[in-house]
Amino acid sequence: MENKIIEKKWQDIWEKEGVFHAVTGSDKPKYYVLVEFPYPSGSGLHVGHVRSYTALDAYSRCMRMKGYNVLFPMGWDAFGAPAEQYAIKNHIHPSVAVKENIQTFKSQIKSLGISFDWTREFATTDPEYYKWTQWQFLKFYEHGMAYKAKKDINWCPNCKMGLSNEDAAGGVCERCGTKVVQKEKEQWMLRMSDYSESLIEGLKDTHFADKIKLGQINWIGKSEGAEVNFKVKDTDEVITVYTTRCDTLFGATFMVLAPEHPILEKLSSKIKNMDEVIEYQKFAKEKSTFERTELTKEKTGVKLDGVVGINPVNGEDVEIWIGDYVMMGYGTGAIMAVPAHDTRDYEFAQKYNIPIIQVLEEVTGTPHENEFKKNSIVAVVYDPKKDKYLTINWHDLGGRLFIGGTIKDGESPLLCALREIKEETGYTDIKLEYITPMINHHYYAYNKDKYFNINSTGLYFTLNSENRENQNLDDDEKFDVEWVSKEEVLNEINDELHHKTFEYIMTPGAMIGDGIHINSEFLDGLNKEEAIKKMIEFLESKDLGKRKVNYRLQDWIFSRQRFWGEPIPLVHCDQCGWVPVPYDELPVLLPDVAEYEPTDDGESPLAKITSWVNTKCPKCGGPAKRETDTMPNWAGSSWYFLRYMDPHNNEAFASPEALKYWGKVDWYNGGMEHTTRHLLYARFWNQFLHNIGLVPNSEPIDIRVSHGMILGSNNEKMSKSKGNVVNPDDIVKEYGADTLRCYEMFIGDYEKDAAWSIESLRGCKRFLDRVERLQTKLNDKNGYTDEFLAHKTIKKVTYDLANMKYNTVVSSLMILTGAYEKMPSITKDDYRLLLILLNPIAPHITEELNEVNHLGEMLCKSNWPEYDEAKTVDDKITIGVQVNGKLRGSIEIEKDEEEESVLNKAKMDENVAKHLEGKEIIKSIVVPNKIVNIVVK
RNA sequence: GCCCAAGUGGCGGAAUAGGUAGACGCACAGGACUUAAAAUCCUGCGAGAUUUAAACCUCGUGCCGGUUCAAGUCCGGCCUUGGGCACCA
Repeated sequence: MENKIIEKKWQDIWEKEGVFHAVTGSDKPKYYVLVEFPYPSGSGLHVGHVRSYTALDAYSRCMRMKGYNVLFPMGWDAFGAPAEQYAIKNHIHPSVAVKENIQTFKSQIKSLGISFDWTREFATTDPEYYKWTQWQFLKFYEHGMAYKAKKDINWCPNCKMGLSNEDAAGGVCERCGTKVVQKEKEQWMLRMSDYSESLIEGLKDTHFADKIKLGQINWIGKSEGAEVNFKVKDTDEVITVYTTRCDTLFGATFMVLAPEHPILEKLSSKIKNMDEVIEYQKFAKEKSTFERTELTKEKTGVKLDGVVGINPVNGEDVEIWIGDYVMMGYGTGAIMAVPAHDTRDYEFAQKYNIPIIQVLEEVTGTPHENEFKKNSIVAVVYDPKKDKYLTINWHDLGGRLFIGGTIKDGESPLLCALREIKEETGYTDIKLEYITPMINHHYYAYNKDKYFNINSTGLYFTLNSENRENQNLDDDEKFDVEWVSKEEVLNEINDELHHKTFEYIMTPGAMIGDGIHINSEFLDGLNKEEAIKKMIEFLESKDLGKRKVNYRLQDWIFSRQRFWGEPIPLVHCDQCGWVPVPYDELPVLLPDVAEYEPTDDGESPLAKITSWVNTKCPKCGGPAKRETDTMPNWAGSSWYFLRYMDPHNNEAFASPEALKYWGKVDWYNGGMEHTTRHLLYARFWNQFLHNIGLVPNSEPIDIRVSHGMILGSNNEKMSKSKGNVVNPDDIVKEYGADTLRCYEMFIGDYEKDAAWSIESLRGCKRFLDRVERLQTKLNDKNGYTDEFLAHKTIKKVTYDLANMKYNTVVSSLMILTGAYEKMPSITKDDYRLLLILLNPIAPHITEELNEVNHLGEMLCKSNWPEYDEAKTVDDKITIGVQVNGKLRGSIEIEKDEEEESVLNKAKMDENVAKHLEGKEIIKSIVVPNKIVNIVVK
């Protein structure tokens, strides 16, 4: 069969008869299937597009046959930098290149036979479309959701463009890879952060995959904590910090402010080292956000000389520092630093010698009544020359331990440790390296028959020399002093306290975990959760702070200094300020010019076009200037799914009737790379439109799924430079669209990446050839030759198509084909069943075979086949028989055969009998229609 | 560092609710048809031991342990590889 001819033939028939047109208001149940619209790049359709389009096409075709009124639209996300770059280079209007690219894309998609409803096609760059994008922006503005603000923005010096945090992910410009710097600029912003909570809550009304929900939740970054007010000593100023660990407030020994914190200005007269502060501010500003976050190793900061904070819970002085590890954009731009219990604060305190106060102790051992309390030490001595640790082997009296001892009255842990080491081992020439946080340990002492609860401090020494004095031992102390390796320490020291102490020594730093509070007055003895609760109550009752929830999600920087985007429809008048362009004057069209370069100072290219910029104020009629910033690429794609519902409406972005009829997108497919940003923007946009009463649903999308990438045959991402790009046109030409579609469905798990393989593609070609050859085996009979096989396959294919298991749809149909091939002849119903089940995946060849063999109505207009559950299980079933869980044979049984009879058959199986011989049967398990397991002894 | 996902033959991958692991396809090998090739068809194909051969047996879903009559699937602890976030207080 000539692929090209039949593919064109059926594509024309479908188009002529309009079989894939969605009807707004139809009586049939509606179903809205959406696949992300592409950016029509110059390089044409990618085989990756083919994968997702085919998958959703198969699903849409199946749903139509099941009787749904399916909306399956396609359009073009055509604003964006590549078209603009092309325009700059060739001095032609971007819309020209865009039109050409759309033509290419469209004809490529059409050649695949995807059942899009092309009557609803549009591009985001159509003035009829972006009119409504502008209209909606004005709604944001009207409701106070859009504002202009001076922002330190991520600036790409190469593209000369402000970037959102999202666009500058990783500190480099997403588009060109140039390092992003900070630049202060007036930008239009959308108050997306106001929607943080509702964007989390709204997920409950969706059926997104868990990993997608999680991605969104993480991106929003909710954190629950408290704001605490620190007074600045001898002033009226207060510094508010945000913390999630207010339970550790008694351990706050200093504060750190972001370098750009506004209070520095107010305190400048008091700060004695203001020069140093200003210099540091400059230093911090020069670094991009990326560098600030990347250089995690070395913390920097400057102590404010002359100002001191007051810890609100104990009145103690706390030093105030500035440091660029604190970000102005999150929380209050100021933190309380608790070096004992925060890794970053710990590093900072270590570097600048700031006191560390432990307020939380890890607990080991089991508490008991009537415990005796004491303070003690565990000393670890390391000999770097031998790479060994000093231990005491108590043999039967307690195994191997480090040196331990009780701190005497008036003695410091260090003196105690030195004394104990000397007494028990005689070593004296040692150097203290590190003191661990205290551990709260419960234990029972056999020799004293007492329960103890001790505060134990770990001390870590290195041995300088073998110098050794005589040990000073009591009579009952019988042990050997032994040097052992790290491995022996880990294996042989079983005491929980000593083991934990060693762990602390191996990984020094802040104690992050839970435990009980110490040094914390009214929190002492409480664990983290209890203490946080109590501290917040305390702070709120004394008006020293309050409970506070923070989000990482920030407002959306909505301005781009580019030509090829929707103009922001506002006018600036010296008299009236910012004035919206009246709704009836929309769209504000992009002018037709030949220069598209942005200006060096970062203004949009539009700023140079004075004839366009200069206009009249809509309010007072005086001279005014248009806003020259344009919207980001994300704007048009934030609501396009609504436009498909009513794409040609000139009175509204979509009619209320259409919006109500189509409701949500039922099934939305896109790349994993869009599951946070695009999806979040679209949900935000829709929630806003819903809140102002313009769309019926708060959440726009019900199910969201994502597809894996198609990689090159070398398992790497396809790219021109790697020479592993496959052009779908070539495949369609050589093997046909059906083969390409079938192969991409068969390639593997739809959600996972998969590598291209031309051999596998040929395998699919062979499969379709086999299907075609079956027509020579047709007989005159009706009905299914093998009812069980037919019903089982219908069930499997129906289930798999609805669950994105396209690869097993194909394999089931391969099995069906194989079974037909083994039959002497097949009925018309047999053949038509195969064709209709295969139709969603290979629509052209199946329609053709259906027609030339006169099997019935056009497949895409037919009803999806039904199955009878009772007929999906064969009357005769082969099941396995296990003895002691090992497969020893298999038997054939009747469906739902009685347990006893099944068991008898099982025992009669020759090999099973052999394994039962001479053994006692303890238990027999018969799982109906599944398996038999006989347990013997 | 934190979060998420995944580890199954030579390869892509199957195994809907814990129940015969390796479906289906690719590659490979042998055979049929052919003057020949292509195409097509048939057979074999996880590893190992034994055997003339088959049957049969042992091992086997990243590693270690557990639950269970039964574990690729469930639980605990690791390892590796991808992906996301990253000084977020």
